[in-house]
Amino acid sequence: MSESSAAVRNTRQRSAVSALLGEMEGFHSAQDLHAMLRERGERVGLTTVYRTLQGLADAGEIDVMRPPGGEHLYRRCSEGHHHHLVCRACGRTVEVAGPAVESWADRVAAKHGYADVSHTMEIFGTCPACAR
Amino acid sequence: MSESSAAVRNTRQRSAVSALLGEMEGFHSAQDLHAMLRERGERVGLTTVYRTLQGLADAGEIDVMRPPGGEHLYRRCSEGHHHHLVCRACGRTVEVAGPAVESWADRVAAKHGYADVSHTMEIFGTCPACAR
DNA sequence: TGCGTTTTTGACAATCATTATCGTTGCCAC
DNA sequence: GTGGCAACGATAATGATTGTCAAAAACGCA
Repeated sequence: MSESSAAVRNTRQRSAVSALLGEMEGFHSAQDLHAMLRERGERVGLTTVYRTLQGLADAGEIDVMRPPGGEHLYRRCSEGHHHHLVCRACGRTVEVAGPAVESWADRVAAKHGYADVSHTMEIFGTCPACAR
Repeated sequence: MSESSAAVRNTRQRSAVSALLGEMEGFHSAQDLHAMLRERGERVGLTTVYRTLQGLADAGEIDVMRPPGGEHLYRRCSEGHHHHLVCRACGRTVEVAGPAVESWADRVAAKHGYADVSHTMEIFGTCPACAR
């Protein structure tokens, strides 16, 4: 019951998933990542990929996006809290920071007495390349 | 093949779903609504409930929320664009308007050349009643 | 009002991402 | 080296959502 044990073991699979995410650009689904790992010759179970991604997401090391009508997408993100501007057509993603939005959300929540506030935001549009 | 026909027919089922949404508070899943209709004695197929909800959502008459790890929730909302502040514990929902957020999203998207912009935002927290 | 056309309906099956299960494996501490 | 315990992974289960297609209902028009 000691709270000092990290209880996160350093396994080959976890490293593989983490490393793959480090090299990838953009968002990918769990099944995507699993397929890529197999192509590389890394033998990792699909279940483990899901578990690892959840763990990384909980730890805040990766970001999860739920596009309308699709599966969960995971991505290694830059530090800190930010949001995404995603192209509807090609999926190209831009990270955007909005301090004003953060504080607005906190303020609104506080006004209604809500505590322990978090929020999600996605902006969708058509990127310049796809608009043509 | 005339493209001029509005092609939206006024059926008993559509009215039933719409009326039910008009009386409900808060968000409900498609399956929820389907069950309520059955209890009322309205005979409406689950497929039709899904289709009707999608149609209403497309028309902007109702709002869709995708809570993390759950099913789609539908709700008749007040006019205009707004967002939701949802209690993690009890689901109590407050509608919040954030003109500043709207314009921020549009501005950010425009800066990156994205067109035809839309966005989604949900704020999660613990409401006063549940915080105690 | 009656008729034909076209949409809508609805029961059921299919899909498919995600989660649970549970015996086995391998990491880590001692 | 060894034991305990968390992680793994193949498979099955879950469950919401979507597709299918014949039958029924609604609308427009004469």
